[in-house]
Amino acid sequence: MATAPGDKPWRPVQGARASGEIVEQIRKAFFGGMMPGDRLGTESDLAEQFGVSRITIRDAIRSLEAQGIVTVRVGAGGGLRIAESDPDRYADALSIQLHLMGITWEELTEAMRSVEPSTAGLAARHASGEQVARLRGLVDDAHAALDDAARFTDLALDFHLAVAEAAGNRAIRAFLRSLRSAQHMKFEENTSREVAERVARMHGEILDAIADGDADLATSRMNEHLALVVSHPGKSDEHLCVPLTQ
Amino acid sequence: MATAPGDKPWRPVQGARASGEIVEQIRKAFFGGMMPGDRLGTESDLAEQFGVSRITIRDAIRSLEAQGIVTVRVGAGGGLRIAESDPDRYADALSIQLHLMGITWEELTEAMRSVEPSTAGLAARHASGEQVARLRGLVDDAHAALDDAARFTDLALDFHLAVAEAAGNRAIRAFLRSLRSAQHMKFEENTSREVAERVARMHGEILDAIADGDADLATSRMNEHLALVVSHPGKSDEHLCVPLTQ
DNA sequence: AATGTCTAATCATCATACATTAAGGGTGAG
DNA sequence: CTCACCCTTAATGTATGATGATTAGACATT
Repeated sequence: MATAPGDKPWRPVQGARASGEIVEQIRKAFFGGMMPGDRLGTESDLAEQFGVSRITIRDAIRSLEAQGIVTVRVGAGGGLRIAESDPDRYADALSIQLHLMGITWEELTEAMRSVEPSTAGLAARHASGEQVARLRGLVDDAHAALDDAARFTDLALDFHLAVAEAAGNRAIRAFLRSLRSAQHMKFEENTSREVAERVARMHGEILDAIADGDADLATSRMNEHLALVVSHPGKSDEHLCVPLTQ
Repeated sequence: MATAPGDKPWRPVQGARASGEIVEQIRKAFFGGMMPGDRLGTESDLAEQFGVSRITIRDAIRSLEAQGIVTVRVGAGGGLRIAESDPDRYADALSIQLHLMGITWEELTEAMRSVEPSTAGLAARHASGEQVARLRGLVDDAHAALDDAARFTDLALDFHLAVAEAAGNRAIRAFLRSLRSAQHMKFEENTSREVAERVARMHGEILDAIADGDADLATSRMNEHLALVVSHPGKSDEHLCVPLTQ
């Protein structure tokens, strides 16, 4: 990679931890082609192979586990395995960073307006009948929850996420999923019955376009919808993130 | 969140590890409002407060550290602190998940086509003079590297990332940054001198639109650019991800 | 065929000890 | 007075050994 602006000429030799070295080696092996389910041996095996104590290996394992690379199972036949993929873990990593950096309302809504319209277009092309049915269910439920702000907000955000799911693109879905924790609290506090009715109606129209397979219409309707939704500005310098419910 | 279809009535009782419990408690405190730099005490402090041994605390710490929530410093006055934000760590989390799920060429290019055009539009509105200068530098360098496929690819991808940076939205930037590792290998192998010339020219035109502050033009030019770029299909069922260079 | 039981493998946790690192203060030379 | 150096001290990093808890699989029982 070419040097980006602001990159330091060298990064501090911070690690020098044996466990960090082990993490790096296993990460390399992982990206070198290991796949979910592959076994990596037991704590003792690895301790012996790397020539360190079990404590050090455990440190490395906890780190790899938190990164979502390996899973650990106890008992006979247990040990380390390459993990199955878990999109929510990635979404979680983003909420942590969003909290640390203190994402603003403006950044959040810009991101939504950048991604979601074209996502609706993809959904119109790719959505399965089952996914359309799920969308319809969410819209119907939302109509029935117009007076319950918290529940309505949940359902409305679920609708947006379901659109991302219907788009059939896991990278996009993961990104939108990761914005969810930041969205929730801000949108709930702006939800009145009037707003809820309009949101529910627009969601229905977006759904119709998706069900018809009309990508352009779905895109433009989602675009209009977001233009209205984000016109209720939140406080821009406040931290918005809460932990994802697990 | 409302119950998604396919959710099991109850999820398997996993872990029940003491260290996991500690991780959860500290995560809650973190999202409850702790900010970078806040001290959390020492290993021994925490071991006493949670009523567990140092080993258990260390397991929890390694996990929190890998999640990017805390940093650890040794020596007098050391201990746990809430970490500074590090967007690259998040990008890294995504590349792990992309590798595990085996993202396809189609998903990758769809994601780019969904996000980057509007990102170029944001850049046209928000880019500082310094950021425009950086973009121009990258375009010039790319013109000088038309025959060096690897270097040209680096510079071209840096251009796209610099556009995201100029857009001034850290959420979008983090997302595009995280796609980078998947992009690199696929684009390099399709780069001929002919393709490189066209890419460099289009980058220059996108830059001009950004420099002029013409958001619509920047958006449409980026859109056209990507339409061409992704017309070189890679193998769709192959794993594309490699670890980010650190 | 389904259920209960034993056993070995393996991680989770604890206790203790020593090594290594870094911050801060004290000391002496210039 | 200032600077370089060393020493103390606080804290993590690593090692060793032991015990308890959990699991898979083989085997026995209903």
